[in-house]
Amino acid sequence: MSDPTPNDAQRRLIENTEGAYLVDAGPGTGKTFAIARRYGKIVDRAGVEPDDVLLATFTRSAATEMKERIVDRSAYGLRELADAPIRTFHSHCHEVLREHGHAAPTHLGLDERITGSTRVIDDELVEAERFREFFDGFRGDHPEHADFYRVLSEPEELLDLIRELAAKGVFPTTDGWYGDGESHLDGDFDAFRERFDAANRPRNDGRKQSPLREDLSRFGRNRAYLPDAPSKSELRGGRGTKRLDDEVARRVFDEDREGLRSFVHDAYVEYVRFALRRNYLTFGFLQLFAFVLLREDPRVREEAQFEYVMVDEFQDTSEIQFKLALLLSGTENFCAVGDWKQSIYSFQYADVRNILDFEERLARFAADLNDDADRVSFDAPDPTRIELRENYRSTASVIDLSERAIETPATSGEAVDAPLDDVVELSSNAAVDNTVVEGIAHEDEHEAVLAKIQRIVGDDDYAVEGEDGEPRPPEYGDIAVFTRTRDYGRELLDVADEYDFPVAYDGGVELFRTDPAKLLLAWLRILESDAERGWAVVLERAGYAFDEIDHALATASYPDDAVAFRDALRGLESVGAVARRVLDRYGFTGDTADLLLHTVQSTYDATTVTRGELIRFVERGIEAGTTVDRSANAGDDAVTVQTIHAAKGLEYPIVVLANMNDGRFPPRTSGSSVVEYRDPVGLRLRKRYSEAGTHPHVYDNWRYDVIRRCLPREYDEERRLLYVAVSRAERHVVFAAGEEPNAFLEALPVGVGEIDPAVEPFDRGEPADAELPFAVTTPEGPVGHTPHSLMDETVFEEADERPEAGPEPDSEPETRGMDFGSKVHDFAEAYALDADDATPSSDHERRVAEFIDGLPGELHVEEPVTLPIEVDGRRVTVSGIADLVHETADLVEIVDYNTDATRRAQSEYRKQLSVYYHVLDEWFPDKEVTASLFYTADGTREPIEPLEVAELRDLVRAAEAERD
DNA sequence: CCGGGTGCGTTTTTT
DNA sequence: ACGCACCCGG
Repeated sequence: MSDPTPNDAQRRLIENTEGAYLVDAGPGTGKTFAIARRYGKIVDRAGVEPDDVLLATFTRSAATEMKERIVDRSAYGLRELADAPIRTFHSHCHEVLREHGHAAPTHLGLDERITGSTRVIDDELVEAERFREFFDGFRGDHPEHADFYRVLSEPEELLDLIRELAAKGVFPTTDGWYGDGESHLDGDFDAFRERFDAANRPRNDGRKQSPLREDLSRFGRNRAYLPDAPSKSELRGGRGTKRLDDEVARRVFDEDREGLRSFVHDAYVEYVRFALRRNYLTFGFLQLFAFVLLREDPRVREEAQFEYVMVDEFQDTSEIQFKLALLLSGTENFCAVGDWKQSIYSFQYADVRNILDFEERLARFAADLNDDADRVSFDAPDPTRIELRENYRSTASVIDLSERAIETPATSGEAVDAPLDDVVELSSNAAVDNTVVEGIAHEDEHEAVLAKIQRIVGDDDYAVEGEDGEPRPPEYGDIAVFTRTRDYGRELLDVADEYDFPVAYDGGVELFRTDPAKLLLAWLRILESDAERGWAVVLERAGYAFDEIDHALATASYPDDAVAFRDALRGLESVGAVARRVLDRYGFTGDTADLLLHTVQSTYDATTVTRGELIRFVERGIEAGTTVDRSANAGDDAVTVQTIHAAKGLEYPIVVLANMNDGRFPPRTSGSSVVEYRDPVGLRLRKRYSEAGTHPHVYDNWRYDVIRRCLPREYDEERRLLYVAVSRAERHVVFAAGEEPNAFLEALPVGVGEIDPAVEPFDRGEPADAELPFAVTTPEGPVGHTPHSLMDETVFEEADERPEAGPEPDSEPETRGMDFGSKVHDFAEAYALDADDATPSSDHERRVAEFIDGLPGELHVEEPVTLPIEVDGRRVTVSGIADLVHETADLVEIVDYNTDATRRAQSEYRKQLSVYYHVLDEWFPDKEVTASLFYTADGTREPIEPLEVAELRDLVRAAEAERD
């Protein structure tokens, strides 16, 4: 926590609001505090409003946090800042397009328009689906690019390239490329030659061959090059040669890429058109169109420009975002705050050079933007550097460790050089430095980590700072385990579960590789074609032996109950209902099943998607290992497990950096895609290509085999990852490895000790809950609503303020209102789930208990429900939790509890119940579905006549009008 | 010391 | 497929 009095450097940042600044803000230096103060200072000035200041962040949560901090530091309240431009680049671009974007596509020569109903696809799965659909059509319409279809194994490789080009500011127009995009695609030979020469210098005073020649020792192995390719010895020279001939650089760089460029251009521009016609934009296209619009339209630019622009986490900006920030600056009051050492998002197109070469890029980008018009006011920018050097988070020992980490070789023999001169040394503010830094290694790594944590907890040697500033022994909640990979985190979680160890996992889960997803896929395949692949899974799950399964498949004779179930599924109209039934059959009622249903329903309109589409969706999900987010329960005294990426921006008293194993910090393999855009060599086909007609086979690209060996090999981001991990720690750092510690751990001043991996199992008093140790964050649909957003909440607020009419003999002094209502709901849930465990504590609760006891049939409690509705050609979803559903042989009733004695809320509850009614009606086509309200004040239950879908549609429209 | 051959292990996630 | 460590022969 920062001291409320800023230090000198912070004060310089806060008080100097005019002009351009680059702020080097290392971990724990009170960056957010200083930015909030600076913002407050600017807007508290007469004549300056929040609308005059753009504060760009990278995540929505960072924007929210920033607003909260600003409220503490300025005359403005949260309400006044609600619509202030403190937001992510993406949401700001969305805003600009919403206001001025209608005709933005015309600047690329496109006739399509961005309309008020153009949606932003924020789900990668959905975008990939759409792209596939686009590409199928494109392929059919453009036979002239057939060679390249053969090259791509997945359409997504092309989508990746398009995303990258958009992030770098390379856009297509209908008849070419926007601005100087084409020169970027060609590449820069002089810059390439520099790299070629650097890689081609012999070593050891000419006694040893150049690294480039050495790298090419496997040139041509297992490859078939086109006939124009040189032989290995032709390329490298004979034995004893120390370097490649200089001419190779030219020969390799000059390659006919006309066909490739025209393929990428056509696909790119047609995809943009496809998206506009389908009325959607991707994250990348938001920035693309905002940039083009701001660059081309002086009127819009003038209206959209700010007096002050601040960008947080500048090390995470992409090239296009840097340029957007400049275009949005109406003055030179531009402030970039970041830390190059924490740039770990290159895969998300973050370009660390934005901050490392800030001055050069600022001047160059500004000049580019002003090349043919006066667009931005950075004439001769001379930004001032401010360095925040005081660290309020960590002890001196931890800071020292992190600074060593940023200069530690990632592999043995790696020479670490620039830009390490730029490490701004931090000083610690911690009073006591009792830091322990140690390493542990054991082949049972997961157990060793847990055992170590168990020993740390309560041990005074690892004391942390208590609320009162005094040292206290550590608790589980003080400790975070960081891993490089999700997989490792999941493994650790599994082992922890065996011991009932208190851990919480934050991150993504490979949803489609879970049992519920696999069984759903199996039944869909059975429905579609009685597929053996489906039956085999179902029979195996049912416990049949392999030879029995073989026999069943061979004779197509299946168990009666399974056949009956299949026939019942066939009677269902929507795949949403099928999914529901399949999950019910296997008792998959937990978080994973819910997550699966939500994912299916928010990706597709579950009432209209075909089985075939859903089958392909799940298959691809399995193949790609698609992940869906899951978040940890807050509040428990539990160890946090997360990836280093997820931990960025957080801090913990004690950090365990696990998985420091040999080979676990591997170098990034250069690009995963076949078609690459790389600095400085432009657009290239990375490997295979074929020649039209004359050469039907697929060949390797020999030129690129040479080129890629001249491109820089980046370990830098690995090192930065290590830096980020260590610098999260306030007090203590423990490294953990399996048998073989990696180069980082060996090179750091850390003693690695043996450890006994015996973990003491936890006795939690009661049997482990069947529920998973994390909560599910419900993904919203393309446009998400809740039943509550359709309701008029003021009715309830009035009810809350009204005192209860009659005396309640046995309840506590009446504190009615939301708390009371949700308490009754909570009780009802607990009681319906496990009647033994919940005791009613008021008359309302007693009546609920009695009611639940008297219900016939099967109870479904807190059921997640999603209703897709088409509104004005858009698909929106209304998702909520139904309190209680009870199901008998021929009846299904949905019940909501109403604690409001006066019944004034009835019409509002009717809206909510109607949403649930329509979903259940779909789920249970063979049963009569009804909806009722249970009045907890008198124990009566009244049936509710559900609203028609058309009426719900009107409510959605009204809610959206309200929201805007 | 140098160069060539072989064997091993092999992602991260936000808008 | 690919970068790297390691081994071996000159």
